[in-house]
Amino acid sequence: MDSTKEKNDSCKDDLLLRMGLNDNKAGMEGLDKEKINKIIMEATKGSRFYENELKKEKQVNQRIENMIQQKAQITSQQLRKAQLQVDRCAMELEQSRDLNNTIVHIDMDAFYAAVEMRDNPELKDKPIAVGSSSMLSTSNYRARRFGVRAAMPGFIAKKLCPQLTIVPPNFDKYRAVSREVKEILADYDPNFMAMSLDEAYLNITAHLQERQNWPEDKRKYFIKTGNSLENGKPEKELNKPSEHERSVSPLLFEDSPPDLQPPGNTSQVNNEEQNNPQTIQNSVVFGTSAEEVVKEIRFRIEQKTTLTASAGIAPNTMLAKVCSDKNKPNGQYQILPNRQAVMDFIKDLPIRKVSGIGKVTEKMLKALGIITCTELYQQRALLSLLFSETSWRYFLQISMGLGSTHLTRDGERKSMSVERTFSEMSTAEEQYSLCQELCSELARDLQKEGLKGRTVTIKLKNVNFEVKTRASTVSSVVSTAEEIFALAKELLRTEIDADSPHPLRLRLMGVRLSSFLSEEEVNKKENVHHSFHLCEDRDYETHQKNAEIDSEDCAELVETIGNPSEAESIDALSNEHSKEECSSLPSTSFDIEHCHQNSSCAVALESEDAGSLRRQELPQPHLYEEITDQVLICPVCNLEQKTSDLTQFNVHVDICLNKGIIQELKKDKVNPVNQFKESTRNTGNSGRVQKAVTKTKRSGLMTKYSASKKIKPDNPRNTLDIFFK
DNA sequence: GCGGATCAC
DNA sequence: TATGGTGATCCGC
Repeated sequence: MDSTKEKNDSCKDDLLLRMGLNDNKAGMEGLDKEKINKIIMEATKGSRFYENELKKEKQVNQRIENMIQQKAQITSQQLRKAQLQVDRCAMELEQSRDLNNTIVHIDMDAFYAAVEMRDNPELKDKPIAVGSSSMLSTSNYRARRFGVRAAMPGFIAKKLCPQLTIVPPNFDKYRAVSREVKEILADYDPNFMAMSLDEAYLNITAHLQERQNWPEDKRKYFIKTGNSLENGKPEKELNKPSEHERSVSPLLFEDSPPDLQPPGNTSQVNNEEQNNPQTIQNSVVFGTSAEEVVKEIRFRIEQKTTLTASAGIAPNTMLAKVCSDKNKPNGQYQILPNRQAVMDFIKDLPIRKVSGIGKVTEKMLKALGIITCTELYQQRALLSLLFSETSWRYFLQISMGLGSTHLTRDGERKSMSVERTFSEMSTAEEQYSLCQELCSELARDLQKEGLKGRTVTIKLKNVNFEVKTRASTVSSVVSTAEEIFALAKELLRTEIDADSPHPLRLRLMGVRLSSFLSEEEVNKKENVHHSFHLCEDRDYETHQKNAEIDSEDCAELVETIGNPSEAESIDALSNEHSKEECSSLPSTSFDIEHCHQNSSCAVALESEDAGSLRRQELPQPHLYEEITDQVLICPVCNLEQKTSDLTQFNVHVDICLNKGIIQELKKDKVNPVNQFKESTRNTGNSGRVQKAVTKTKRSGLMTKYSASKKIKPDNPRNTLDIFFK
């Protein structure tokens, strides 16, 4: 999209600014700035959204106030010292200044809107925007005159410009066009870095080198005539030779800067091709300079897609990005690779233009009297005392016109998420259900990339636009919808319970997975974990009928992987089944010897006899209703419990860990409580972990952790897995 | 590791 | 009637 940062500096109202107002060139059509502000204000005032914006603004003001206070306490002594330190740093930066790379930033003009206009001639002469009544992605230049901009809700845009046509986005189409553009870009830098569908950085240093020896032939491109361009200019116009070399794209940008030389224009052809008049008709040759290369790129993009792009050329990415904005749309700008040119360019550059300086940072720095890069440099010592190290170093680099000189290949992704906005949702049932849906979607996306992670985060936004995130990290990896939901559900439950009896009034919910592990790590993890299965499922009805069943019968070492002999052994793990609450059942305890971290042990609390019994006697929900009427019996421990949900009942499991094993776990940075919480997640197909784990008692060398789980009687897989590592 | 914030697109 | 979704990073706990 076009930069949303092209906001004016003389802002009276930050909120209006944030909503995308811009200087409005007084033209025949459109609205002036004042009118735009007024209309937006009328539409937004009093809304929950607006109230929240005010709240956030107050917080920022508070931050600024704190900063000013801090500033007041700085002594000249401190400042002098800081100055020395910062200047030493600046000197080092200066010495590392690298002007040897040629970085190009390419930015498609009003991309989505331009694609829609290209493909639908009816839209060509109208103000349009792509998006929906609730949010616009981009607008064309005609609509911008009315103050209609990206990130503005469509219904407000309509008030600004009633004639506005809002086109729903066609992302598949944009992706296809983007691919065409990227094919061209790859010719100049196979390692170019795409920032989005419509933006990319290229390092053309190597291409330039190579190009110096290229014959004209390799820099020659034939001009496609308008005949093949479905929605181009009228044919007669296109066929005029004088028009040939001009833009072949539809007239998207009537306010295109006049000084701009369209790619492949006559003068350029003359420069390069004076002795070859034949080529003037239908082909164009580009030179060997960076500027020519970028003209060639833009020319090829336009030829191929009928869309225009803007570009910036500079010795680093930070400058290139700013440059591409300079002659937008359909223009380019270069900062020559010498220090003076960079400094001249930087001198009066408003810091807000720099990628990374957003609305809040701008406001904070403005409070210190800093608006331009020069001022940013002048205040470097002060900034080093008021901001974090990373921040002031970043500021210093910007103020010196420095930036990345090489394009780092984007590394592996660090998180994946889904989130959705909806009309108010207040019932827990709906919320859980939506949460589950989001988890499924996320799991599907994760599977596409084969990712597994350890941290699940939920995001909630209430109807007042207040956002909350809650995260839970486990030591194993999760990836399936069920695994993610088990954790997300608990996080959601905690939030619902916290506000109970008031419902959460939500307008957005999201689920994210992070702390990804590489494939090898995942394998290691999955093989390594000690898995203690406590399978209360298959025998619970037996237990219920016969609480006297010998625990030895249902204790079974199911699985042992790895080599126990080379084990650094875990002293013991004792499992008791709710000794206190369920005194009717003898405690179950295991001593696992030689159980190495690299091995996997699974202990099943299971009766083989019960396995054969269970099918015939599966209790039906209605049975419980009859038997208990609001009171259910835990089938394992016989504990009576009240519940309103008669299709489910709780099973309690307590685990006692001795000091040795806890130390082992801590050594591996495993929090037993978290681990237990994770372990008790649902592994059955409809069971529910009812309660988070609580550390209940510390007695002697043992620490007891308890969990309980809701189990549906008809669930064939009601297992409770507890595993460490 | 968590949660709030900021930023880009 | 109505103000997005995804990913990254940083800071202060």
